[in-house]
Amino acid sequence: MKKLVLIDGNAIIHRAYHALPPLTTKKGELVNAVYGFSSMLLKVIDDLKPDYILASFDLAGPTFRHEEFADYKGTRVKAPDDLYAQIERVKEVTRAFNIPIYEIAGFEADDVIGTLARQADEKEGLETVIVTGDLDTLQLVTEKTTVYALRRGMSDVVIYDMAKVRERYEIEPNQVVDMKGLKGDPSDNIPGVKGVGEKTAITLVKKYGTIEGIYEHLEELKGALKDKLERDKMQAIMSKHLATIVTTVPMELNLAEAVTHEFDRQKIVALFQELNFFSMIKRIPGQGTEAVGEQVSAGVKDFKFELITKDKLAEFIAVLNAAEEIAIVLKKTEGKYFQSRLQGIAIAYKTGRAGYAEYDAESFAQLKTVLENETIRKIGYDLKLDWEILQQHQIDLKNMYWDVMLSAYMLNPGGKTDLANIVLEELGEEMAGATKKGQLGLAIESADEVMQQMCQKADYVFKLQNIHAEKMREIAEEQKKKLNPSFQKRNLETVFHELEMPLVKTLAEMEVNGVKLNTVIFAGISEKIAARITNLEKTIYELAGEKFNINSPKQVGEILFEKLHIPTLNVKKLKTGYSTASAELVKLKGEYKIAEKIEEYREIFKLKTTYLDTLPTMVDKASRIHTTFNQAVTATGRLSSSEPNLQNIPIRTDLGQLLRVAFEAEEGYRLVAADYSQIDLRVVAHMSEDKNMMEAFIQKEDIHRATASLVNKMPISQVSEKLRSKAKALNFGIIYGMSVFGFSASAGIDREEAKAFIDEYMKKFSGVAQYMQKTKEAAKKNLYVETEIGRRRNIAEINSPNFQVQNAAERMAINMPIQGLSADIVKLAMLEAEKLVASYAGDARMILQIHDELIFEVKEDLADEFAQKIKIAMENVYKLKVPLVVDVKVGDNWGEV
DNA sequence: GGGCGGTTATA
DNA sequence: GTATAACCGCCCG
Repeated sequence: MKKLVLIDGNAIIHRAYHALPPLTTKKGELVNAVYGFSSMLLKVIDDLKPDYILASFDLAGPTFRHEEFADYKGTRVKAPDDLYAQIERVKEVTRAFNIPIYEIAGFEADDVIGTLARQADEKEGLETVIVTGDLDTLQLVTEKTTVYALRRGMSDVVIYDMAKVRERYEIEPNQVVDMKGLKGDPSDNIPGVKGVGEKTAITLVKKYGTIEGIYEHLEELKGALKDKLERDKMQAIMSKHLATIVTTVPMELNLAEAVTHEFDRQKIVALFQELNFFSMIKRIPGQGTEAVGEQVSAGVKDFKFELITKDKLAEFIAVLNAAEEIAIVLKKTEGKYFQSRLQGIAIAYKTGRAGYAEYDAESFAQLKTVLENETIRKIGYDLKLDWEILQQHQIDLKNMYWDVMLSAYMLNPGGKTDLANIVLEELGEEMAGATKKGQLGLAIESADEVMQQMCQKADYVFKLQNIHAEKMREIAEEQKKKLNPSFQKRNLETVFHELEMPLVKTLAEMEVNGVKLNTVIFAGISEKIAARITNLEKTIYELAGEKFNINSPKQVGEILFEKLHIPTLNVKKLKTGYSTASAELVKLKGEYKIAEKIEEYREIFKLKTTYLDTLPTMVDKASRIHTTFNQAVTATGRLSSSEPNLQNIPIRTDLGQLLRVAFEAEEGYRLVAADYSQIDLRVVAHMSEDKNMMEAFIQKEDIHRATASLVNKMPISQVSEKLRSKAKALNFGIIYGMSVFGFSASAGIDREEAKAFIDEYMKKFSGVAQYMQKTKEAAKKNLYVETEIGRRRNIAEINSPNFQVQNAAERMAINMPIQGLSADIVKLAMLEAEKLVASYAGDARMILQIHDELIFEVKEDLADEFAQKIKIAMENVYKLKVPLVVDVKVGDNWGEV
């Protein structure tokens, strides 16, 4: 049977416009909908191989439905102009493919399609496929007519035939209009019966067949449902009428002109070039497909997304060995390196060329020569994880040249970095088989599908590297021009190549090293705490006069402020009621015993659930915990740690100190902790070149004390603890972008006093004030800020008309170059530390980074010597205008260091 | 089960 | 006022 494809142009355009990011050509023309449409068209031609193809579009102006129902589509906002502009482009593409366009005034594209589908079905006996993004067309499904529906943006396709409609809605296709007549359609402003949703509608239609059938048997129904149906009878009938696609539009299907033509390839290539759809050109069917873009050298086999079976392996490896760079993507099960199971590997060696090999010890033993080949550059996504997994299979992945997760991060730190998103943003393509979080692997994939998807991924990674490289190059060139070359030696590119990429292996080793936890100590503390929690619960219930859930802020608030009528004068108000956070409870502490009990309960409950009960479940056979250091998460350049987070192990309270004792050095080893003293403020002094602040550091004064002395105009010796603590809050305020509000809150003083302090601070540290001002101005002009070594953060909202949003952006702009340079320095230090550690050949290892602190595990007789060496190395890793000072400590556990 | 608000641990 | 991760309760589908 011959096949006809009917394209519902408008539905596709709308879906593409909303689903795809705003892709523009180099000239600035928005073409995302054109891209989506073109991509869909190529896919349909490839997938369905139609004998005939035609498209329909809406014409501007009212249709018969508007005449019959004034409010039809009344809730629609007019589509934006930049969508309208794309319709003509889409038609250009359609014409370039020699596809006839059917449209007629007074009817919608749906109606045209309905009419043509009926004609194709009844008169011509064709198999018809309707391509759309709009499920209204399901009513047209018959034995010979199916609907090819785009879902989830543009990525998914569902083909609806009779069986699929029945499966999805439990009704016949021709009953879809009855269902819609009942439930209505807000997007078209079709009212339906108020109070009847899809569920009820389906039940009714199943029972009575049609809307008319329901009203014939209305007496059989009762209660609210009957009332609703009675009340909205006219609406229901009209809604069905509106939802019904007309199949008798006065037009004739002309099959002769709809034959899938031999189109003019050059014309389409030219158009795609004009539209900048470069990656799509090779998807155009017809002769010459293979020749576009790349030259295939004679004699050597090419692998175009192929399964590399054992008999092909040697040849594949030969091809890889001839490549300068390859992109690798492992297929593996979910989880950390030691939980994950290796299933296969896809390797791309040039655009469009990749092979996939299933896991098998023998095959990987052969691939090992490629993966460990120092001269072949490896490109990948999240290479840290790949390195770890391969290492478990005795493969040492060498020359990790480019991680596209990290390049995406460098180009937009804090943005989305999962592969599917990068592919969408950079290539405008929806990645197939992107496993969403929590999604069950219900789709059973064939071996061929797995191979295709994996090769596709490797191909994407390969292409992304080129795109990112170009973008990074552009930024780096700009940085080189703008910055003072005598001082600035780095830029985005060098930070990527010389800092972030080398750090991948360093972090991987740290994760694999892990840190030893004494679970017996934890169990002991946990037990004691459990008893204390029970006691506190009892006391709190007594004080409250009833039992309630202390872990529910809502219930705590009700008890405190409603039942016990504690005055709420000073208490912060939240969306949901009064805050019961510790900062608020402290205010009530003296007067209300229950407040301090709840505070204590919260503290130890948190410690128990987050650390004491959780961490022991995560140890390996050697009683070591392996965190993940996330390298592409923070907006400032810091690392983060997760599963578990070992960067927030308690320290401030006594109980916190106790917890740290359980983090031990292995038998025969000691822990060495090296932390940068006041690194953020030293960076501020350096960046601002503020005279007073630099002087304080050069004179090795206590910086907070020195600050208090200057602001309060008194000698250092006269500074009280209280004044020092206020000065400390002030200094933190500088790092955080300072607001009167924030400072007053953290220092616990009123706004007026806070403002006076800040004013005096800005006078005394005028260099700092100037620096803050300059940073803000630069951010407003550039829409980004940078650290001194060229790490960049985009600050899009810095010119927001919303005052609060703008202020928040300003604070981020001030903070990032400070927090960011500190992070840069620590990362540089980690690379140095890695070298030092390597020279100890197993007698020393780096195990943790906590932002300004590095922790090592060193053979006991070497620990002191190591401590001295690491101190010197860290202090000299980056030259500031004030000294960098590192404090080192040696101990048997983390509580001691 | 997912998402969000509130809270709290760290630098 | 910066930057994070993780827990609990609670509401929603």
